[in-house]
Amino acid sequence: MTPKKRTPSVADQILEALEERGYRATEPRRALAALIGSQERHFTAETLRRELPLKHGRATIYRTLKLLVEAGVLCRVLLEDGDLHYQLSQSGHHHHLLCVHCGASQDLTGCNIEEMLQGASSSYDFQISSHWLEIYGRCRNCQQQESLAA
Amino acid sequence: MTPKKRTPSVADQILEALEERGYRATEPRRALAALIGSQERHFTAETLRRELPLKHGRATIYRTLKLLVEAGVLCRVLLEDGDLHYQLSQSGHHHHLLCVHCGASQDLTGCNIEEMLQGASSSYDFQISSHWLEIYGRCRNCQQQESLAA
DNA sequence: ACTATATTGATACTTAGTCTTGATTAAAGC
DNA sequence: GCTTTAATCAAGACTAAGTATCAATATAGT
Repeated sequence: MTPKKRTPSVADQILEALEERGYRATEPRRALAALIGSQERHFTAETLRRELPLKHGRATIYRTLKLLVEAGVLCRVLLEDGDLHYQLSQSGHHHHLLCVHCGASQDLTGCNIEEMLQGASSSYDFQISSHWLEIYGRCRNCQQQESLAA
Repeated sequence: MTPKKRTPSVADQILEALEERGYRATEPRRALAALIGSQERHFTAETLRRELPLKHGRATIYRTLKLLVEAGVLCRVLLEDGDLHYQLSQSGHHHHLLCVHCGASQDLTGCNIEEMLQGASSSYDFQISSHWLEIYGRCRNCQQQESLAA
């Protein structure tokens, strides 16, 4: 039933990314990779810890998450209330359209924000090196549900 | 020596903003307002607490900061390392050009980011309600100093 | 299977912030 | 100026998120 070799699971991809960088594939990391692969939405470190079947040390989870962010596998997502979440990161630099109602996250790629910012800030002689942008609002589904309920 | 009535001090403006909203001008709030007025850069709640001449309760400081953010007197600043700071907020909606070297913060106003975002996200049927943007880089002074040092 | 070393987990600690409660205090009227 | 009383405060217990230390263990490569 499970495909033989194609489309490696997300968990496998995560472990591969770590091994490429010289990190070992340990049991806690395998467990975490599997759990991350099963997440539907962005999640917190503590959520993972609670959902982990075997109890691993808190530090292990935070350490692994940090590695995965550095490896580009995960990206951080700042919620409107200031909560820091994580989610899988496919592309390189991108931003998130975060639905404040259902929590869904949609990547926003290919926007020319960097150029625009550079133009706007050049008058201050400011040399941009990076930026952080989160966008909050309503996704299509939640808009529809609300117009129906009204 | 001190001017009679013009240019009310920042501290006074802060207290006024609170009173306009029906809050009392208490001793802890006066102390906090004075301290905020004397800050050169963005600051954290804990910094204020340490610098406060008389020791006030921690909760008082957090409560007051929250009030001031709601009143629009202060705005939150997210540093590149994830640290949350506060600083005086003159205008309404704006963004910060944060120097990662010296910590200076320059407001970036009048950028048409909202429009641009709306255009970019409309293809996802996403209805934007708010956004959070911080911009990191080097201010003019730090650029100059570095080119001299090189 | 052996061994050097990366990694872990337990625990203590830190930082940031909230909650509760009884005690104070500022503002407004007398 | 004094009194009232609702707003506010201080203290300390508590929570949550994350880090540091370090002895014990698991892993990868031989």
